[in-house]
Amino acid sequence: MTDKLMRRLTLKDVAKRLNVSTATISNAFNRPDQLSAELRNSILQECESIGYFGPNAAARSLRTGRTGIVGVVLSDKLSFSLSDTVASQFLQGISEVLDEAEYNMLLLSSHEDDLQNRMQASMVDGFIVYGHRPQQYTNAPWSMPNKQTIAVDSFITGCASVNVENYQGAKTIANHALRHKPEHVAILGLCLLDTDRVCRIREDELFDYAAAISVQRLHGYFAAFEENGYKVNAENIWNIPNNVYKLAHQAAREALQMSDRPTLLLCMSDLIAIAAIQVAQKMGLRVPEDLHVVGFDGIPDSVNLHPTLTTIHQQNVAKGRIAAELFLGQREAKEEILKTELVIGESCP
Amino acid sequence: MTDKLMRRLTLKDVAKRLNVSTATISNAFNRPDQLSAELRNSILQECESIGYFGPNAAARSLRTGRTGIVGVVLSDKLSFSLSDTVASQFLQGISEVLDEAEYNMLLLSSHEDDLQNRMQASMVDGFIVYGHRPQQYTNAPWSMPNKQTIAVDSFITGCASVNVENYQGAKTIANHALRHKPEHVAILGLCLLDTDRVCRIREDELFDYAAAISVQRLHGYFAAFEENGYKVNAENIWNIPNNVYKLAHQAAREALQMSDRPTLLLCMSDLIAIAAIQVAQKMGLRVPEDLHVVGFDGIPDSVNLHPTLTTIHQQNVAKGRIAAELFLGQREAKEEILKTELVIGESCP
DNA sequence: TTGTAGGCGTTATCAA
DNA sequence: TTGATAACGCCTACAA
Repeated sequence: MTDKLMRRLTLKDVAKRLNVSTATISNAFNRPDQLSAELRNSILQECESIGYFGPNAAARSLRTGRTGIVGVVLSDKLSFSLSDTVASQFLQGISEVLDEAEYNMLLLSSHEDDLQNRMQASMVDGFIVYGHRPQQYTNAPWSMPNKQTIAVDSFITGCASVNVENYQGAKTIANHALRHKPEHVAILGLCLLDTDRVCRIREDELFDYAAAISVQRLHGYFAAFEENGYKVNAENIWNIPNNVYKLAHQAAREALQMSDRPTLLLCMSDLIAIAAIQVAQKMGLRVPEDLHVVGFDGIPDSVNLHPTLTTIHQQNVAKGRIAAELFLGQREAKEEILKTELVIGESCP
Repeated sequence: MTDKLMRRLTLKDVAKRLNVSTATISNAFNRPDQLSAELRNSILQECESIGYFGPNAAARSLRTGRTGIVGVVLSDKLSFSLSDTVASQFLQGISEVLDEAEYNMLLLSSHEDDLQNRMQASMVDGFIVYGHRPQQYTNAPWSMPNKQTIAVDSFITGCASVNVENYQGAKTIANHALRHKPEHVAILGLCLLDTDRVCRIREDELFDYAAAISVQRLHGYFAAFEENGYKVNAENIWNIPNNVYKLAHQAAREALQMSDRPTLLLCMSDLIAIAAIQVAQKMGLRVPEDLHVVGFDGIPDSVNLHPTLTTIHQQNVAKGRIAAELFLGQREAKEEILKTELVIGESCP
């Protein structure tokens, strides 16, 4: 029965107890090849029995200069990020790779006030920054000296990055949707403005602010408009500040209550598209008969819907995996662009 | 322009550079009251300009014995936990409190093989263990020496805990549902067996294995059965190993395809209830006319459904907050039990 | 208010 | 294969 009240055992204590040097104990834990298997096993067994569970993490980290932790910086309040399927899949991808490499994941939110300090002070080997907002880019706390940083759904000068074909994807799906010759088109956009309100955007701020990926998608839509001879005014574009149902519902209601009711809704996320369909159905509109809706993301939840969703599928888990691999140096540092794929569902055949 | 290639500045370097002692620099960062505001500001400013961003985390942690990190141990693969609304809300609650206290959150999954080692080796001041499975309890890696541990949706000997009125909640909602005198009752249960398959359970394993909270809910249902003169066989009880749509759909399909089709489904989570309603509707059944469905959790997603869900609301965010407060010692250590509330929706009026 | 110095628990470089 | 020893960067008595 070990004394629980004693201060934690140190490697030195153990060495003394077992009559070997500290180096030997250390090697037993870290470098199996540096001593006989026999000795090693007996040491590990002894350690366990006397209640020494391995080297102190802080000390080891001070000595080696690495922590085995990567800070994942999410762009929203954690509540939003964590409840967002897309972000969850991304995190899953990261965690798959990190698990393998015995790395752990520290969650940070770029919504925090003193992010820069928090980042500097946090015990991590570096960061994976997930889709930060532009104004945050401007403040540029991202270039931490000596800390590996990977940008995801965004670009940071001097850092490797993973992005998705946002422009091409948006253009593809808009082209597909416009083949139905919709009478009126509206866009339910995500993070197009620096505000936390659901609102339309003004002509003069069309590509102004906006998270990088939203701007790219917007440009994609507009390219398709041009090719198809459409002209969409800013007043037919809504800004939804966060990817949550409540706000998406509001925007969808506003859009569908216009006198020139849209017959096509281009939604910048699947969640928004799902919300829009719900609103439409509640208003007695049939999808796709009365209204076409397309999304973006390809989240698995949408598989069970009726109507099923027409959307641009992106590889979220892969995005996470690649980000983690870049971080760990398992993959050559560069700017990765992931392909997207048009998935045709019932909401816009 | 600072030289990015130089090894990182240390507190000592800075002290030399500014012609003050290391203690002063340290105090400037950690103990504002130990020096004049004037001096402090000038020091901080200088530090920023020469590119010193504060004390090294590992060294500080070695010295002080604390890391400012709490390990959150999730019971499933991260992908499941992260995509689960209930877990996300819980994490949100935690992060709200931790943010305040300048603590960070390290994600661990109890699904990992060498969890015990990972936990020991990880740089955390302690753990919040979220609904671990019983067999894991048995292996009991939870009693880490000198590491504060809080149990959530479960109990760990000697640790403070946060739980929900699972028994009472389940009994309440079952009682409510049974007032409609359903002809046949089935239970779609969560984590009732130690398997990753969707399947029915056998009479002899009814309360056998099972995550603590599932057992409690099951007991609650059965108490209501007894009070209302119902008898429900094990073969009307399904095990769903993870709270995900795909598996829930499968179980719901199996249940609703029985010859004595259930007219009441008691679901151990809202997600399962939603899945069940989707399946029912796809089969042409009307809810609640042909089938009553009740859930458990009270997730916000369910607000937008048709029919709306009858469920037991539990305070997930609060659960996270309390767990974090217990962890931080902001709340007296004990076994907290959160109240639940019956929410009556259209799925079972 | 400021400076000095010892030690937190490891790991890595040697030499034995 | 093993053992001694010097960092790693910081915090905090304690002394000035």
